[in-house]
Amino acid sequence: MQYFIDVIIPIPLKKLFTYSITASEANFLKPGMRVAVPFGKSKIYTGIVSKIHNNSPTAYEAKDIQQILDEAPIVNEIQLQLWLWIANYYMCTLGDVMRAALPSAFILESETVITQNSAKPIDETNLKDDEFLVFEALHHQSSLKIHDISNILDKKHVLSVIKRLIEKEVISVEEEVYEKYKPKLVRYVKLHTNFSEESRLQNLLEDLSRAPKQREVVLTLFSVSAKTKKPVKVSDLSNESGASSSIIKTLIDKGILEEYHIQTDRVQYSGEENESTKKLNSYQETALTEIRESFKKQSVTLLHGVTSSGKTEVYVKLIEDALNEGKQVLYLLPEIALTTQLVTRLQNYFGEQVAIFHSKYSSHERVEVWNNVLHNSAKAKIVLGARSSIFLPFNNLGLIIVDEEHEQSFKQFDPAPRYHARDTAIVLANMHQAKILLGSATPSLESYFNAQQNKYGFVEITKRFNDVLMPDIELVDIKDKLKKKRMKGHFSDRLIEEMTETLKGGHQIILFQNRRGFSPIIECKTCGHSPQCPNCDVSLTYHQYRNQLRCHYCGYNSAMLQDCMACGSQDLDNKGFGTEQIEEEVKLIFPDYNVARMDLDTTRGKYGYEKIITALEQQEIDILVGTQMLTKGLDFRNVKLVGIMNADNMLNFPDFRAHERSFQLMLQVSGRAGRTEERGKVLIQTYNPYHNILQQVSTNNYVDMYNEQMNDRYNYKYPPIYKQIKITLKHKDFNRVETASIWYAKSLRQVFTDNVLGPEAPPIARIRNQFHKNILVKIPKKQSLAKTKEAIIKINNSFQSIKDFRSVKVILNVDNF
DNA sequence: AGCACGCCGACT
DNA sequence: GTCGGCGTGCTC
Repeated sequence: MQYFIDVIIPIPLKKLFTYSITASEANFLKPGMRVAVPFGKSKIYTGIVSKIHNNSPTAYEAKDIQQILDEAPIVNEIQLQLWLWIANYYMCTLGDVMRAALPSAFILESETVITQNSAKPIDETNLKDDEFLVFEALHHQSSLKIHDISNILDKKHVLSVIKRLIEKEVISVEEEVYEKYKPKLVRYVKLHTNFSEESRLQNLLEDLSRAPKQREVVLTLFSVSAKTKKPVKVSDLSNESGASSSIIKTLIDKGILEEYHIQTDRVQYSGEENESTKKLNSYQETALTEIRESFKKQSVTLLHGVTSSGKTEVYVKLIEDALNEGKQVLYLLPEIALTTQLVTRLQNYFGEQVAIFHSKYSSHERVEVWNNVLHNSAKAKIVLGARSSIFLPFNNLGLIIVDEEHEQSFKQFDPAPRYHARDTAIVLANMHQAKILLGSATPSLESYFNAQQNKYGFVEITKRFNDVLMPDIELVDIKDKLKKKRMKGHFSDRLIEEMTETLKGGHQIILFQNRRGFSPIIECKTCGHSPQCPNCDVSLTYHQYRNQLRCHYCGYNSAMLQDCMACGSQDLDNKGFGTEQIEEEVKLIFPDYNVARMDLDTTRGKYGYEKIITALEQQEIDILVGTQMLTKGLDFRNVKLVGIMNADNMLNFPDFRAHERSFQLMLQVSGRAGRTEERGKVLIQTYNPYHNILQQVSTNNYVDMYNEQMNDRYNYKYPPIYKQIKITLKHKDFNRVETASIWYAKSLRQVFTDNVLGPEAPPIARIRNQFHKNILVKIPKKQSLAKTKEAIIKINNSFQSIKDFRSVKVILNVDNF
C-alpha cells in the first residue's frame, strides 16, 4: 500500500500538492501538521497536511516529503474548514489563506547555502574575476548565502556565476531550512552540585575570601534562593548582589556556579490581582438579560448601544458566562482601539487569562499566543485581537464579541485573502456553535438590516452611563457665516465662542477634520453645492486632465461646469483642507493654549499614539486636532466640546456608503464629548445644514438614517440589498488593461446583463505604475452566490487563456466594502 | 508567487 | 561577442 498526503503550500496556486510518504509517516502524520516539502527545482516550502490517503496520482510521480516539522497538529480541523470557507467565499487560494493565517515564524523557507567543494584541488587561473571573488570569500567564511554573494559581487543576478562554479566543481550548494521560531530562554544559575556537601561549601567560601566580590555573589545566591525557594535568574542575582555579569561568568567558568535555561513566554502579564467586575446599571442589566435570552434562540446578536452607554461592562459579564462554562472567548476590535484603555480594563478584570494579538506583535510573540490558544492554556482564555485573530487555533470557543462592528478596518483589502473579519467570525462561531455579539453605537447598515430581518437577535441600550445626556449637537451654516464675514479661516464665530468658553471652564476640546477632504471635489463657494451623478447617489469627481466631471461607479461623465448648477455662481472651488492647516489656525486664534495634532503623521512612531493619548488624559493638551483616529473608543473625561470642521467633504465622498460612514463618524466623534456629569457640546460646521444626514446626526436618529439610506440602497441596487463583487484589473500598459477590461466586462454582461458596472478607472487610475480598471458585479439576493462565483471563475479562466491578457493582474474582491 | 528557460537589445 | 531585459510555462 502506498501512502500520500495532500499539502497546502503558502503560494497563490489553486491546487493542493500531493507528496508520497512512507507507511510509518502515514501513521504519524495528521491533518494540520507541518511538513517541509521540496517544490520546483530547488525550493523547500512549509506545507500543511490537509489529507492523508492512498490514491496514487496518475499524471505525475509524487515527490517524497523532506521532513515532518511537528509532533502534533498546529492547525485544527475547524481551522482547516474555516480556511476552505474563506478561500471559497472570498475567491482566493488556500495558500493565500495559509499565509495570512499562520504566524510567519511557522512558515519556514529554505535558503541556498554555498560551500566550498574541498574534494577537488582548484585551478585558480581557470576562474573568472567574479568567480574568483566568490572563491576567495569562501576561504574566509565557510558558507555563503545567495544574498551574500549578491553583496560581494555587487549585482542582482548571481545565479549564472554560481552555476559556472558548480560546473567547475569549485563549490557545492544545498538547501537549508531554518526554524524561525526559537523559544525564549531565560538564564538561571544554581550552585554547582560539587558543592552540595557542607564541608566542600566551607572550603569554597574560604577559597573565595580573597575574591570578595565573587564571595558576595555566592552568598547572595544563598539568601535569594532561601527566600524565594524558586530557581534564581541570572538577571535577578546580578541585581541583588550588584555584581556585573562578568563576575557571574567567572564563577560559572570556574565551575562554582552552574548555568541552565528555562523556556519562557515573551509576553507576560504582570498586573495586580483581578478587580472584581463592576455592578451593572439597570439599562445594562436589562441589555444583558436580553442578550442572554436572544442567544438561546439565535447565535448572532447585534447590540446597539449609544456612545458611552457602557457596552464593555455588558461584554465583561458575557465573557464571564463563557469562562464559567470553560470556553474560550474571542474579542475582536479594530487595530487602533487595541492600543488603548480597553486592554488595561479587561486585564484588570481577567488578569492573566487575557492574551493580546495584533500586528504590532513580533512574529515570535504571535507564535506564543498561538500555542497558548492551541493548548487551551489558562493564559489565553480570552483573546483580544484585531481581525487576524480569527485565525487562531481555538478549539473550544464559546463566545465572540465584535466590538465597533461597523468599522471598515475589519475588512482586509490588500493582499488576498480579502476577508471581512466580522463576517468570517460569524462563520467561525457557527463552526464552534458559539455565540457571537456584534456591538456598536452606530451599526453598519448590513448588520442592522440582518437584525431587522430577524437573522440576528437585536438588543439596544439607549441611555448613557450615569444618565449623562447625549451631547447637544449644533449645526453651523458656514455658507451663511461666510456671507456675513463671520469666519476666521476655517473657524466660525460660533465655534470660536464655544471654544473660548470651554477653555475658560478648564475643559478640553477635540477638533475633527477628515483627511479625505483633499479629494478633488468641486464645491461652489457660494452655496456649497457639489455636482452629483444622475445615476448614482455620489458626488462627481473633477478630473483635471480631461477637464471632466466623472462618477466612479457608473462611468457617467460630463464636461467640467463653468458655473454652479444650483446657484449659477462662477466661484467654484476644489480646495480641500487638512488637519495641519487647522492646527496652524488654532494656534493663531488661541496662542495661550496647548494644541496637538493626531493623525497618521503624528502617530507614526511606536508609541506616538499612546503619547498623545496620555498627554490628553493628563490634560497637558487643551485642544486636540485630529482625523478619524479620534473616534476609536477613547474615553476622555474632560473633553466637553467637539468641533467638526467641515462635514461636507465626508458627505461628498464618492462612495455609496459615504452617507452611512459620515453618520457613523460624526456620531462617534460626538460621543467623545461630555462623558462625565456635564453635558457635552458638539458643533458641526457645514455648507449645507439641511442635509438629511446632518439632521439625523444632530438628533441622533439612527433609525431615520437607516430607513433613508436603505431606500437608496434598494433603488440603486447596493448592499445589503444586493451583494457585490469587485474585479480589478492591473497592468503597466494602459491600452492593455483598457482592452482587457472591456473584454472582461463584456463577457460578464453576457451572463449578468445590466448587473455589471464598468469597466471604470478608479479615482487613482495609476498606482505604482500600474493602471487600474474596476468592474463591479451586483448580485441580487435571490441569485445564487455560489453559481455567480462559478460563472466569474469560468470567465476568469477564459480570460487567462488569452495570451495578450495573461500578464494582466486580476483581483477578485467579494463584498468589497 | 518564484524560478528556470529562452529569445532579443546595448554595452564592457 | 555577453549581460540582462522580461515573456512563458511549471511547480506534486
